[in-house]
Amino acid sequence: MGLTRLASRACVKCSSEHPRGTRCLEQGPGMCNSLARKLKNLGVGQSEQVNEFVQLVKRKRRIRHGEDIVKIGRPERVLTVLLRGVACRYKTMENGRRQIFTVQYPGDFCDYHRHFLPQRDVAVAALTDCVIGVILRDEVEEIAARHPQISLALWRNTMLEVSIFRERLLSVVHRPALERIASLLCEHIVRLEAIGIDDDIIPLTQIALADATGLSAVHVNRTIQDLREVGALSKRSHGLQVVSRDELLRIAKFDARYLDMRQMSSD
Amino acid sequence: MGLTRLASRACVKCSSEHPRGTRCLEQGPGMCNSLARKLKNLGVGQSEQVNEFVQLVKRKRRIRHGEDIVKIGRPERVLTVLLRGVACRYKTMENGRRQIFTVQYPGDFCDYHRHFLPQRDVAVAALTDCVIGVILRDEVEEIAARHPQISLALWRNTMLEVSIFRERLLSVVHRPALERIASLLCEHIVRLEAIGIDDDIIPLTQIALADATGLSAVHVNRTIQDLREVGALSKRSHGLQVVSRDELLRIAKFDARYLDMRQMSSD
DNA sequence: CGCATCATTGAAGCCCTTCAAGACTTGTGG
DNA sequence: CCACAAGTCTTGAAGGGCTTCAATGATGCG
Repeated sequence: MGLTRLASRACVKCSSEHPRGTRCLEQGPGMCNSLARKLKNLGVGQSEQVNEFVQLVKRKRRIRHGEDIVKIGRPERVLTVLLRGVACRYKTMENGRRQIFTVQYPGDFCDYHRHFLPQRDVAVAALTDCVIGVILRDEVEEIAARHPQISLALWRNTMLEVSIFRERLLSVVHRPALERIASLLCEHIVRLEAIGIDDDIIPLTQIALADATGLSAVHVNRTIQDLREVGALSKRSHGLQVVSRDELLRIAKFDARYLDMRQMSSD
Repeated sequence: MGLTRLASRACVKCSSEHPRGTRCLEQGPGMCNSLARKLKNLGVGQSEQVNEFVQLVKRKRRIRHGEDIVKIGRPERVLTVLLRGVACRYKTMENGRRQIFTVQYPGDFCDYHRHFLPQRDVAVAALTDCVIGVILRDEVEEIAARHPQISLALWRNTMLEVSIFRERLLSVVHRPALERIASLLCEHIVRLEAIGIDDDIIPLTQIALADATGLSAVHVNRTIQDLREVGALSKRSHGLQVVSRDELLRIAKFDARYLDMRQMSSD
């Protein structure tokens, strides 16, 4: 998954920091695979349109674990795409607590939520070392105007987000901690699979899990231990390793339909 | 506000039920004012486009308080607009509890959430007697394809929804009951004002408020009494009457920016 | 005037939070 | 390579906000 942190240092060629032994960002072809897959999932059928969109990614940047990809404040006129790593959209409350709204994986748009709305209090942070691609917003608008399918795909993406939010709201209000955490883990298993990552490690810390589920870190810890006890997660500390996917699905009463884009506009 | 329930009976002319003394639906011109205003708020600048959209509303229907406007199950190929009354998008859980996702006022789209996504478990109910307008989905798609501004407006509408959901999530997770209920009341005051309803009555029952905030009806009741105690709401039972709007805003620490569409795409 | 819905009140209890302290892991610098 | 620092995980105990249950009062509509 490439989620482990590696020593980084400034590269002579591309003048940006990246892990030793990896190529410069500029030279990395295929880095936008995840973006292409995302667009296809959103219903952009023609490869030419997908490619045209991918070509818009001209600038790439590495972000170190823990740093902000998108800061609060005045929005820039760019659209940021996560190409590698894990990030989260979050807001820090007055009392210092953090709410994670969504966790983002390669292919996800980081800051399109600010495309029209004045939500300047929401930031995006890198949960692991990340690589992002930057697209000028004007170019997005231009290509969307030319290709209705791309415009539609962006709308679909927003709808999917509504869907995920709705599920999160249900979870927070109606489900007790065990079911709630199991639900979130299930969502992540499915989403990781959807982008071709078939690992049994969920790349989240217990603290991130707490901020995402609205539980305290202490209670998340105790609940994780319950999930280990029943054999859903591995007993090893530090890290979330799924042992029994079925057990998790059962506990969460998980129904993945709210994530399913294939059924879109097929009624 | 016309939210009070009136005696209704089948009308000879239009063969649909509607309150005594009101005109037949077919004859009501101006009934789509709220829809027109909504479209303008969403950024459709040209009146011709607004009118063209409004013309698509050919069929109208009255829904009695308590009945479903949109039922769960197979979606129909229509887009429903609320023209009069108050409705809510909701889901009934396995345990019988109800979660209200959004409350809808005149001008709001009822079921566009099913436009692409397979969310067949979410229904829309009339919280008061309502009048809805029905538009064929094909015609929506057709007009959206012709006018990018309308397509954009629909996308904006979805974004606004994300914004409201995000705020609701924050509320449910981080705010105690008093602040949470005050927040919701503030949101509704602002939204009602935005569509020209400048009343001090919030058209929700305590039970609806409970389902929308994720609190028990009992606790909502006790909290409402606290709000009456501090002079934010009137002391009369049955009904929510705002006495001190400022006090409510203060308690809720309310910041209406998340509802503000005027700032959209103005950065 | 009676029924249905909504509002109110009291009591018991639980899920989760907060506080606080210690154990473990990871990465960094000497 | 080791030691220290920082972050994460773990554990215990005390307490509080909210839920549930259950019963009664109020309101409005037919």
